[in-house]
Amino acid sequence: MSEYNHHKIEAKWQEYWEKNKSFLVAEDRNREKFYGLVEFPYPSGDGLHIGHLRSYTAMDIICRYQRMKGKNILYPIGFDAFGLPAENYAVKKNIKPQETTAKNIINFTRQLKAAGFSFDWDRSLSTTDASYYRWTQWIFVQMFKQGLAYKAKQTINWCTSCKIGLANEEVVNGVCERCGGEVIKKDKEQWLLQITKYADRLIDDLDNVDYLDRIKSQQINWIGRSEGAEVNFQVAKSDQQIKVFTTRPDTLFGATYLVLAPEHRLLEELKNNISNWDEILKYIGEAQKKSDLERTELAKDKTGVEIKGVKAINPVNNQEIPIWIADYVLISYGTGAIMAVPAHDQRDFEFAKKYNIEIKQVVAHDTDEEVFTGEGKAINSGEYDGLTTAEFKKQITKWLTKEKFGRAAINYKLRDWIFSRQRYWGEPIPLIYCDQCDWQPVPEEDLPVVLPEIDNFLPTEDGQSPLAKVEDWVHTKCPKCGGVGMRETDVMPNWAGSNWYFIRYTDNKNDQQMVDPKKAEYWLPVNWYNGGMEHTTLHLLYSRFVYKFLYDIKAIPQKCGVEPYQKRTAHGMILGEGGIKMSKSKGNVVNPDDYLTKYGADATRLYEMFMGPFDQAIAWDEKGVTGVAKFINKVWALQAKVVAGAVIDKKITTALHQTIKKVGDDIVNMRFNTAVSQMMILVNLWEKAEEINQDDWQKFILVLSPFAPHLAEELWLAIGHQNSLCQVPWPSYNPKLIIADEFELVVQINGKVRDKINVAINITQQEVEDLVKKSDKLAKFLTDQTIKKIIYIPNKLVNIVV
RNA sequence: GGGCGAGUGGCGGAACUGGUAGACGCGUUGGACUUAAAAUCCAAUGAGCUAAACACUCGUGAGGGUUCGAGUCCCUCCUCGCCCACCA
Repeated sequence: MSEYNHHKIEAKWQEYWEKNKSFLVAEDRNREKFYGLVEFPYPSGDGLHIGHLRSYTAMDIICRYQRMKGKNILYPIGFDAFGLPAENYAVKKNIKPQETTAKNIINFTRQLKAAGFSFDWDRSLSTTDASYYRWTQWIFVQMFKQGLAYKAKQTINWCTSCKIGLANEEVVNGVCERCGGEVIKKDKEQWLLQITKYADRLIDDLDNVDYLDRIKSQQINWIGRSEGAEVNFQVAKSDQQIKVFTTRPDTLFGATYLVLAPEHRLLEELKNNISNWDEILKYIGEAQKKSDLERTELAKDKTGVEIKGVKAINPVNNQEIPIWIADYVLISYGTGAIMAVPAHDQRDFEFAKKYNIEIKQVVAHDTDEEVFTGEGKAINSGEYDGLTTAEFKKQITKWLTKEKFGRAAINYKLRDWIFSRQRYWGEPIPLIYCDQCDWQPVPEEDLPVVLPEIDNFLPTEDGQSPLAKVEDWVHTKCPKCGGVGMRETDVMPNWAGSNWYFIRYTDNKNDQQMVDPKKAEYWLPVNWYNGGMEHTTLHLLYSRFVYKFLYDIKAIPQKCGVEPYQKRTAHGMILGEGGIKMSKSKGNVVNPDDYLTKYGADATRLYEMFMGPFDQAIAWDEKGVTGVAKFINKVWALQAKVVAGAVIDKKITTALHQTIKKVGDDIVNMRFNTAVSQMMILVNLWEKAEEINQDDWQKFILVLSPFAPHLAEELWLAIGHQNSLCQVPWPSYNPKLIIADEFELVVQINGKVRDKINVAINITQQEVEDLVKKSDKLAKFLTDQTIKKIIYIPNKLVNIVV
């Protein structure tokens, strides 16, 4: 037997699968479908990341397994190619993003094929193809028509380096998630999508899907639903009111001042009544200049200014209380104003202490602490004294509503989604502005609005999209009145294309509609979606929202259900050698090509599965790859021992059937590392055997095939099969054969292991006791002792208490 | 500060609903083959005590508890990782 040559054999089977379209799939109503999905890559110039390979291998194994279990498998791949990195790269190298993207997709495709994934390549797509983004634009138009897309002047996060507005989700620690640039607050007209309208459903529907708990809780926390009340405080000697949101309306009697965010609109209206307007103006200016980073850095020392000449009236006791302005109150949450209860809120307490504002206890508590944020019986609250927090909340909310001083209210941390970017490399927003008719959607038959190819795609200093300079593109007709129309020049964010790509895979060539409902009905929802934790509050949440919208307008058949993904799992990150994050600057980036070439796809796949628990972060270790490469060579060499009708050793039969069961179970539970080790155990046993029975061998090849498909195909061919094993059924195991007929009985005395005896299975307790009494080893522990108790665990151990 | 998770040999990690801790792999050591090396094969490999083996003792972040029996369950504490964070 010649040595295993992965170069030759892997290339051969990759060619075979491609030529025979082994993984081409179509709807088949007679077969149960299985839709396995992985996050499609962003085709960067660096090529595929080793982490992509891990996630894709895992889902490839699951899909290959399900295929062998008889299911009709959809396992697609595509490219998420719009976005800033391509554009930044294009700017740097002065090459059109169209060109770099096309080049990168070719490179990614080559790499993905070299890894031996069972993708149906006929369903591939790129978000940058006009035939695809036509429907991304179509979805936007539907949202616009339903009133979910709206333009508004917003205080937004502005990246000073990328020169674009960012969603909250894209600001990390006060800096831009993409480039690390400084983020400041800026007023800007932006298109927004009303994701907040779906906030409750995005929380509630999580009950009906199978997501990892940490994914669910992260989404719930991100949406950040909190229930409470809105309270209106009358401004004394004015017809103005200040609305605040609070989760503790029961502490209303302890509200000793109000605080407005510096950006609060009411300030301007009260201007004439404010005696220290200059001071206020100065504070507003300072707050505006601060970046998010500075604001949070200064979190410990709160600042503020009292608004002189204006007071608010606390509706529960008609007391006049001071109004302050402070940047610890955020304009973007709730109403942008709070009632401060320093006795029962940490932040209000710090502020009140610093500025000597009255602190009034209204919740009884035993602790010595000056601030008590827990629940308890009400005090100093007039007729409400003695009520529990929960009961007080109920009654006061009722009273507020009756007296028109407020109402029950729910607030979310989630904000509407800023959906425009002042850049070039994205889907043009398909809207036209007309002086007469305001904003009008581009008629559906005119979609797509093709992104014009231009030479100067640099972002502009004034924050306008580079498209604004393409005059013959901007100037158009109003679709409603036929008059002068101007195209929207902002483009969509990079999330737009990934919102719905999994829908398009089910019908990627349709030029009549987004998707054929019949096809969608067969394939959707996705059975299993694996991806990264970093997308939990971005892509995963966004795409659930967009899917729900499409469901509501019946673009998705009702039969598909309200959730796009039945199951969501997440892989752990692969770290560089030594356990630090891979990065170019540290020079510890692992290039998949090196491993695919040196060790082969099967070895790389096996290693990535064997290296550790799939859901945990783990450091790359080249030495580990040599271990699985040895395993492959061992398996290859074992062929020489295969004999048809060879005598089967009972121990090996047991191990084989255990392997069939364990590998199958482990695949479904994503416990790939133990699946690989179980196969190694079987192979180690065979190494010691004289001969291997061919039927057994055949079963093993099938079990191995999802992990190391090239090797398995070649072995399959070698024992005389003509066709690929991709569609061959997964072998079944015999539950009776899994149990060995002998076992090692562990004898414990007072819980300590004192002896191990080989005995036949299903031995009775009486027989065990007799055996124990006869044992010489145990004699010294048992003589002169009275046996108090004997605990026997069948087929495992016996514990004698003396 | 809040949420989630994790601490097991030299290393990555196994251990089902409490039942032999350290599977499998890496590394290391010794041996075989070789002129030599690589590759391959064989053996050993938690610590202590032993010349060695048997035996024994100790061992899953620390301390307590429940149990015949705890890596696993309960309480207290420590450390680390990730996500969020002035969210009213």
